[in-house]
Amino acid sequence: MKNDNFIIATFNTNSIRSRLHIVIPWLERNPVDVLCMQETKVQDKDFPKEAFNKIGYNVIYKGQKSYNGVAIAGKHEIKDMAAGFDDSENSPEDEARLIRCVVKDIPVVNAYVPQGRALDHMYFQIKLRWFERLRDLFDRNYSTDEPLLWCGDLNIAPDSRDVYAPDSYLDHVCFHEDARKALEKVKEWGFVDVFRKLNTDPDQYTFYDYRIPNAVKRRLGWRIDHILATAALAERAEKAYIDITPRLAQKPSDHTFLVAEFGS
DNA sequence: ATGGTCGACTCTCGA
Repeated sequence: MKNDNFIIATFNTNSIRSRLHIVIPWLERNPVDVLCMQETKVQDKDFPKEAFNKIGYNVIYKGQKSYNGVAIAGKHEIKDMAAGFDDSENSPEDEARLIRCVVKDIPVVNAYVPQGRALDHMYFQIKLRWFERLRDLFDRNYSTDEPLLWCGDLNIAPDSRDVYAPDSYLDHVCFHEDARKALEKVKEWGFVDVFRKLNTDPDQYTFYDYRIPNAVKRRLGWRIDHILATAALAERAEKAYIDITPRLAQKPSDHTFLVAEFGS
């Protein structure tokens, strides 16, 4: 299995229950090995797992009422599920933001990093701390020499190509220098930004604020969702792309899936 | 211009 092809995708659902009409048909058309989801906004007892099982996917999830929530769907057996951090600071909210497992012998870490709210807000410090704790988690549990995928809504645009108006967002919690440095320090552990390795053009975004009219058409977005891999795996990356599923008639919002494909 | 619109759930919060 180790040298098999592997396709992974990540999608911020903004409520899995209200996005089933998007996610399930997308998976049927795009039978990825693994789909990481964030902002499922549902308690575990109400997670719609049958909808995934019905189309041949296993799914693991950890959520809470109203906010946050993460899940991983996989076409194969899902092993070694764990939620939250393995540190003394771990909280129920952390568990609804971080879930990991192993699929086809490849460890997958799915994160919904706290957005941070404002530079002077306590939550921004929590966000910066989150990246330190992630690095510790990688140190303790994984090897830089082995395949590993770190995916999710990391709420950071890594550089000026990754936000539509960088100069006006220098003090934004998703683009401030301290935030970008926090992500960079985790990358230095041993990650390659798989999308950026294969696509150098600017204006390729994974998030469009639906409060901005026609944001997709006007290219007013952010690249804050990511798929990162250790070098051993990144070398096998053949293709990475952002699939924008346009809003359906009568249904709000556009939906962006970030996909990466690895060869043998 | 400092807005806008979603989604969950009590009505206001978070993004």
